[in-house]
Amino acid sequence: MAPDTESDRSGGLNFLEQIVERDLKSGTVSQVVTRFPPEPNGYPHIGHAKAICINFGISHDFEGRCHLRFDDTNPETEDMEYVHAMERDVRWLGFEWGEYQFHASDYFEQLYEHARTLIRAGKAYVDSQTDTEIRENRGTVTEAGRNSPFRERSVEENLDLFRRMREGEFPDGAHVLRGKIDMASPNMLLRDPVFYRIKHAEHYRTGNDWPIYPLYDFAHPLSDAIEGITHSLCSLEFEVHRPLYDWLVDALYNEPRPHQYEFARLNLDYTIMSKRKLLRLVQGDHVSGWDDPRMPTLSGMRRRGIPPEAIRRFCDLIGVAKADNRVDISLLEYAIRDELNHRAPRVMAVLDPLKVTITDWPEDKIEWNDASHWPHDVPKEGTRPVPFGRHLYIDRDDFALEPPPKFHRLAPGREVRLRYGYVIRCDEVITDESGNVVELRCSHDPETRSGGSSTRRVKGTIHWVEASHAHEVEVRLYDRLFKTPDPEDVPEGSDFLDNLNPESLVVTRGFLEHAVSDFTPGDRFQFERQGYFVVDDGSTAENPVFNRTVTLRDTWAKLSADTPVKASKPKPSRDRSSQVQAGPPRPTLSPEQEKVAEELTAEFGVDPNDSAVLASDEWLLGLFRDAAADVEASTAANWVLHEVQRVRNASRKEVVLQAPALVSIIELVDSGAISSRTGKELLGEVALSGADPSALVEERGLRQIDDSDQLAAIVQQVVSENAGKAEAYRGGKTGLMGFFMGQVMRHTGGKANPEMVRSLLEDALG
RNA sequence: UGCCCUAUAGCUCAAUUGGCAGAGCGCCUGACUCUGGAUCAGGAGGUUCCAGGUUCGAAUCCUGGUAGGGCAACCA
Repeated sequence: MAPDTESDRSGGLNFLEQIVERDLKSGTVSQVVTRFPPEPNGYPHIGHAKAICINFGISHDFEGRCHLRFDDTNPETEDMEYVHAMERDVRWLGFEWGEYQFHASDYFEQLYEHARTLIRAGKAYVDSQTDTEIRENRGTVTEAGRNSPFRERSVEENLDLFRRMREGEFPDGAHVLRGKIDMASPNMLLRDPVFYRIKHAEHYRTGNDWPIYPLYDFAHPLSDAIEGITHSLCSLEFEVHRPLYDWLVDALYNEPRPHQYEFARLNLDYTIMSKRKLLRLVQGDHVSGWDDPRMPTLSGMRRRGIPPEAIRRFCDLIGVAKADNRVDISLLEYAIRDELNHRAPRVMAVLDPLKVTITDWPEDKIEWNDASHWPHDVPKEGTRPVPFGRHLYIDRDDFALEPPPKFHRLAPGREVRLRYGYVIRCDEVITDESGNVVELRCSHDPETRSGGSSTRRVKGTIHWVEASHAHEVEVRLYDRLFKTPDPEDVPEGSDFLDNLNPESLVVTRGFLEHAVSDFTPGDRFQFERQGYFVVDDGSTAENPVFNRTVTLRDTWAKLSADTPVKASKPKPSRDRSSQVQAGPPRPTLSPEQEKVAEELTAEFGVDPNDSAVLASDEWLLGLFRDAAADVEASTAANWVLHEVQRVRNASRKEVVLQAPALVSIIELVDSGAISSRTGKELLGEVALSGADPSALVEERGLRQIDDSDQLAAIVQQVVSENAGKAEAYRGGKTGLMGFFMGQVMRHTGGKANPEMVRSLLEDALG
């Protein structure tokens, strides 16, 4: 990706980039290696584009590399056609993987060996239950599963069976290889997941070499490990797979090994992403193919005329987060227009022609005017000659027999400017028997020739083409494929196909100005006032075809009454009233714990809610009791409940904190020897290392600074370094106090006495 | 009803890891007057899901709750 797109990001790094940067800085990895792992069973779409941009983008930004790996472990759905589509579309998006193209099927032999290693370690076994038995014994989300009767087979028997599975001795479904993990795990995926199944099927790459195929949960983590992937970035639905990912890789590899991180997949308004549903659109002839310009596939978007740069920009704009989201389609359209604005030369075309005769212009006279291909804001040169003559076409929309208010285009007796031509007046309207307008007869003002010195101004300017020089062209006006923002959200019994927009394609024949004479597929133009158009792949010189990529931003449409109001977006209701609740914030306790809680309150005077939390956790309770023997009970409770809990939640490591160390920190803080901030930092460290706090304080010089002269000097320095902000503070922006506090704290490494700093700052800032 | 994840402007996301709540899109207003839709400038818009707590200071930490999403394929 072009490095300068980084500057488009409003903030700093997204959470994935932060993780990568952290690992690079800490030296955990020396070079970032990501991967984009599609299954070749469908055409890549805009949702893939997000994953592609993230994986290739991060590897590019951090000077690593990104592998293109086909996760082809299911022979029944995969095909070379899809591999080629993927390769072509990733390149089209602008990314290059060089020599790092792989297939999971390349690793079948290694994966097989890995499986044998697991068997030998007693971590996998051959299960001979039927698939229904396996399913039934897995249990439910609330009930534990049951161990397979084959779970305790000997290593030798497992090895033998597995070898014979590989030799093709058994029919499909006779056996599977499963990991031996935990049938009672609350995470269903850890209930002895299936690693290999027997499938006598021809694989598009390995042919009939293998009668057994690994499953995603086995093949994916190990493929990552084999390739030395450092950061395995995938979408949120794989979050629950991560423990299994870690279990497998830990069982077979040492650090540094790959780690999986998940981000939210893309949902786009008026679009579906499901590969199965896209396939139904194609097979049901609802669209012309995978590359139908209405499809969200990259091939469809390419044919629609959307430049890859716009898609990358869009992916940049939507960001990377962990919350499910649905992106407004107008953001994509914005990215497209923003890109096409400086790339598509302007020309004029009339899509719904209405004849105009300039009655005071000689029949044979053609006058040529220079017209710029670019508007003022695009710093490009280039003009083309535009002919003006007696016979013209304008768009039917630009004329109204009875103009509504604010209609500044042509109407009987009214004037309008023909862009790069003259101001004309509509003198006469010719209608047919049924009252349809078939021709306008107009006169022109010769003083108003384009580029001339006339200062006459009329309200409207419209596009037009001269009839005798115009090219007749076919124009396909594409609109969103679905009528509803979330087409997949359908009531029971109906189908996403019911939401198809019947007007998603309107084909017209129109006239294009003379200067465009070369119709090379992929060439893009802006038809002035109408939108961006691209020459279709199937276009020929005899029958030129244009696809509308996107309309121009349309504020007029909103003014016109008959435009349907955009469906309001369904949003999970955030009814605050339902969230108001009166109950105290306390955990539910067993009767014994309730008793303990009551005693705590009675004995130590601890807040009842706090007592409840202490009573619910034995370790916390013990720590509190021991600490409360030496320091004031309420203080001890606060430290245990807030700070110790924080450290415990944040750390995956065992907390080794003992009461004496905690007491020591509390006393240091209470006596004023260290700031409370330092105390908290110290606790975080001591809780994991078991070191002596007071020794650390002396060793590192962490004693609180409460020398007012010293602090005053620092305060003065900070204030003078930030004179502008000090001014703003005095001007009433008191929120800046936090900024100044933070600055002083930074200068002192968090050692300053905050109350003292605050009062000094208040003095200094007046 | 178990486990996991998420919640900041209408939408998508930031917030230097506890220190000024911001950006883009959308919306409104204005400018330009040969693109009425482009472009440019300005503006409005906040209970940071709720309640309580810790802290000099909380979007950020603690406790509880609410809402949304994911997970029970020999798919990926």
